[in-house]
Amino acid sequence: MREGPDIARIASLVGDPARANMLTALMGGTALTASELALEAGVSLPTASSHLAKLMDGGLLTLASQGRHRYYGLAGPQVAGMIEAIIGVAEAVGPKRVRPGPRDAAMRVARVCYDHLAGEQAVAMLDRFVDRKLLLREEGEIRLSPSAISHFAALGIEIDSKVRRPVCRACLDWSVRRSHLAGALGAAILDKIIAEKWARREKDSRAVVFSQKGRQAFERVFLT
Amino acid sequence: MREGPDIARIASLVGDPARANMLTALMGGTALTASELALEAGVSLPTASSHLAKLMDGGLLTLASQGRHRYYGLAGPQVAGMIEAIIGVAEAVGPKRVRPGPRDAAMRVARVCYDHLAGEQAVAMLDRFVDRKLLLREEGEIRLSPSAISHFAALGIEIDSKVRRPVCRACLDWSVRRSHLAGALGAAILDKIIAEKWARREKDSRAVVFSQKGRQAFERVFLT
DNA sequence: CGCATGGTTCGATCCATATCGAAGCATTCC
DNA sequence: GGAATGCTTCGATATGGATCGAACCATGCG
Repeated sequence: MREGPDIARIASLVGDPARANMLTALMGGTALTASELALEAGVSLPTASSHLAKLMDGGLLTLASQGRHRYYGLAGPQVAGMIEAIIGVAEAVGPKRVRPGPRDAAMRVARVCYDHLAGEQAVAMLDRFVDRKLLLREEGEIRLSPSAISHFAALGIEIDSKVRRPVCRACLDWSVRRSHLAGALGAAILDKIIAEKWARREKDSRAVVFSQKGRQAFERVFLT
Repeated sequence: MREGPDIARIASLVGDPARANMLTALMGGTALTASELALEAGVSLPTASSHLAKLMDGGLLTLASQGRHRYYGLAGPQVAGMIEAIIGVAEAVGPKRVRPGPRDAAMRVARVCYDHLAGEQAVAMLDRFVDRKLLLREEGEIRLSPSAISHFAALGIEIDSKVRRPVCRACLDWSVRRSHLAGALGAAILDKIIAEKWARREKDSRAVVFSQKGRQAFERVFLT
């Protein structure tokens, strides 16, 4: 018998198929309502409600009430990171898929990871930022260089360095085994990509597909 | 309903208290027998055996038979990483402990993480290696510099760069939120620390406590 | 105010699985 | 070979929890 943090409690919350589906859906980053999550998980509304109550009680979700709608979202980056880690093991351990389908290919190129961009595109972008000395890798974490604030401001991305959440965070990528950019800056960049309509979210998936022009614009702005 | 990797299956394996205790015990890095794990988990031998079969089936453990002993160990660094991530969330979400006890303090200073050293000591060591340009941080990963092989060889640590497992890996630390050194080199260094009797493993814990002399030796060799 | 919609609570059912005792294999030691 | 140790399998039990229908709140709209 050992004491310590109740890891079984947390893991068992993720360990039910219905709840796992809900959490996976929320990895898309947008908060969802109970009915949407019920549909996502393939269970009835009462069942979903009960699961959501458990997840809330376990501290894995946050709730934002807006009128008669109640939006559930992941409680934070740490929870998202844990789920990505579990996904990583499940991928590694699960049946080796012979050939990744088209959606999987799209997922590998670019996908949403909670609130920021992940996949090959995201990895390339982070590398480029470091090459251009906009970001500095330090002690396994990432920091803003002095020139970064004005640079990103010129692109319409205001970085509020006073924000409590770490501005940058190196988040391991489970398809490409390298880091991509999370944190407030990562989230802001994803926002811009969507706002500028450079890319759209694939329906019912975390995949992000760029349009022809969008890709060019993205590369011009972030990859040169 | 969504397809994809069976994350619920993996999480539910960790989600049982008995299995969670076993996995936590195995985070100590040494492979253990079924009876030892039964004791750790506080269940009978048949129950433990059943759990171990499930964990094996799920690909979370490896088994090494030696005579009539059968040693169970974590399947790999990825699994260890997942468990650390879950521990991290459980710590964050669980009851805020008012004051960390003495064992927790020791854990924060130095502990075993699967097969290498973690905690403040380990973080300091990695920083020092980078300062001395023995290791190079690149793309969120860590690589050996040319001078590293001879340097570590002089300390009695042979680095076989042909080994399939990544030589170095930046592994996030959940007490100190920074990287420490995992991988084959990290494992070799921990081996040396124990072999030289600079430190001993705390009984029934992942904590590693240095002796007076051991600490001095460690600092002389690795932190200067 | 009355109705519709989104969501939760309650109660009953039912299935999965954690548990242990006893028995069965396997390996080593004498 | 026989006894002892380490571990797994089998069988029976019991308990936790996932599930849904129906009834019950709450918010917004006309």
